[in-house]
Amino acid sequence: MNDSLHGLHTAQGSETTSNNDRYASALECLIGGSVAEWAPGGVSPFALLRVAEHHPLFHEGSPTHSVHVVQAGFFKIVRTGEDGYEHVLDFAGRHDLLGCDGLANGQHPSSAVALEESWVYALPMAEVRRLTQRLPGFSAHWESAMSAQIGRAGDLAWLMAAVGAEKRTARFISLYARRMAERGQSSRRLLLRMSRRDIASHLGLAHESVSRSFTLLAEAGVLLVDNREVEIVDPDALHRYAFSTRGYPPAVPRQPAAVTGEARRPDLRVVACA
Amino acid sequence: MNDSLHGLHTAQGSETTSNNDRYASALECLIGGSVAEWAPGGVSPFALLRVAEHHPLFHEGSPTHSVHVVQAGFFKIVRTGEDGYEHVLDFAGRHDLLGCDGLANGQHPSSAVALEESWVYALPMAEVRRLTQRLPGFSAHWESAMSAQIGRAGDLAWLMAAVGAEKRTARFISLYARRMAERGQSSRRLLLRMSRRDIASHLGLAHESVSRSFTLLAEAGVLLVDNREVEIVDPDALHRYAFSTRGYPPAVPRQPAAVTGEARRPDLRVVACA
DNA sequence: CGGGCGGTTGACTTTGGTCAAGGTACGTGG
DNA sequence: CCACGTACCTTGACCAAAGTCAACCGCCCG
Repeated sequence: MNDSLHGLHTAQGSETTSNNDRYASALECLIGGSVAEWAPGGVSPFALLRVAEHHPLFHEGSPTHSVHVVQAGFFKIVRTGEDGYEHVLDFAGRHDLLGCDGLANGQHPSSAVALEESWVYALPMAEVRRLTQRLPGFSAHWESAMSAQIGRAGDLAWLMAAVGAEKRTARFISLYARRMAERGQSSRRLLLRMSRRDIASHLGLAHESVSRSFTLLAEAGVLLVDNREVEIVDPDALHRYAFSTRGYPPAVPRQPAAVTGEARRPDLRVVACA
Repeated sequence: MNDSLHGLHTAQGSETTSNNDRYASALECLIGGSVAEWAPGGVSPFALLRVAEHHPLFHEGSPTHSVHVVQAGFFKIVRTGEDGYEHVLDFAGRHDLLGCDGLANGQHPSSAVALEESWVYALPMAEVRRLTQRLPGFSAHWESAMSAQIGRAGDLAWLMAAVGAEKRTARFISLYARRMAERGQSSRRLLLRMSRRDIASHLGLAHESVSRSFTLLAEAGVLLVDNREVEIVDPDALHRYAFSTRGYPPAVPRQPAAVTGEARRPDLRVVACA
């Protein structure tokens, strides 16, 4: 069973630089152009930082000076409750934005901890604002990035909405695979960079339940699981696991004349222009 | 038990306009200035729309032209799974932003349904961008608003992270009260605008469980519950319910020399400037 | 070689989802 | 004005799912 997983790590490593790399760095990917084009003298004001494994990039409660974009490595986003229980809100890898929350009130509501040696660009908000003024296309890029962060909330909700432990786990794997694909990595052979405990916290389960779910999905022929190496052998079955939920009434008491899009609708009436 | 709740509705109604209303409209609150000051001739390009009870402001999958800000009324944000199961992601009231997700890929990943007759301002993104260029202080306001939306994700995660049904319910009430307070309404006497079913969907529980939780919290002397009218009689107890989670090891294998803030740290090293 | 951590598995217990029934409030139509 | 239907909420009984406790294994690192 494990034979087919040999060399997974190195295979992924080589894939990392293959796709989605029209721009050399995560920074350029975010900006939407090469550094040479826009930066004065080809030197950007954005520093590249190294974060050692298991170390925080920033802490809950610390003041927000900058937003960060991951160049390489992997993080977990964690929020610690008053009682010391820590909940994993999200994971972030290459090209993901860190610390966008906390822009509102000036301090981070969550911590970012490196799960492996990582490199990130620090984007001081003052610089970001300057960029917004100077680079015409940047605003849209930036909005899009922020909006994508909001979309992550939906992903989390979707994860937690699943009823069974196996379904949640299936959704997690499914989502993880999708994100890997977005980064140009294999979406069939995955290397989970986080512990079962972290996954469990993220999914709102006991870590034993996560473990059981993995073995269950493996026995069902959906996955091959060898510790943190996972191969999706039956994507359709995984999809079926992930998307099934117990039945609910069609719910929306949608009026017969309900209209899609933004066509003219009687239930939505312009009253005034402030 | 119900005597103390008489007249709750009207009491809240009068409170609505008391606080947090330095600006006449939600629009001005978002902009951070009065319409007269910045709009040409005091006429803004933002339309005020009326949405009838139980009707959608926008539908899942519909294209995103605008973002909306709630002037009055109440919405639920809903995402419908492939299988037709609908999950309530969030609720939104006065001054809240709607439809910020979907900026990334140009279509709404969720629907917004009015729980009562509501009024919202429609902000076409093109106008928002123009505003960003023109009004100097607006960028920061806008970022802040977007960031706050991201923060909501954390709130949701926090809700779902609770283990017991009563705890989740307690967190929901606690959060609801906080948001009411932010709008200048009473944070002790609440009028829930959504059905038990909606709450249950939001919390990932069966609606029976929500019902049981309410009666349990009422029996414990924490709440007074009369259908959708809720009074928090013992805020401390509610807080205790809301913030307790089963014990977890302190978790963070925080290195002895871990530092708060952004002081100089050996584990975080500047490598280069792209 | 040994200790600790991460992962897996088993046995037991509690939680909460499901099914079912009953109650109340509201709106509609006779 | 009253009868009826419906939607929403509550409560009870039952059972499956998952949390807890505990033991065991393999691996890495000292």
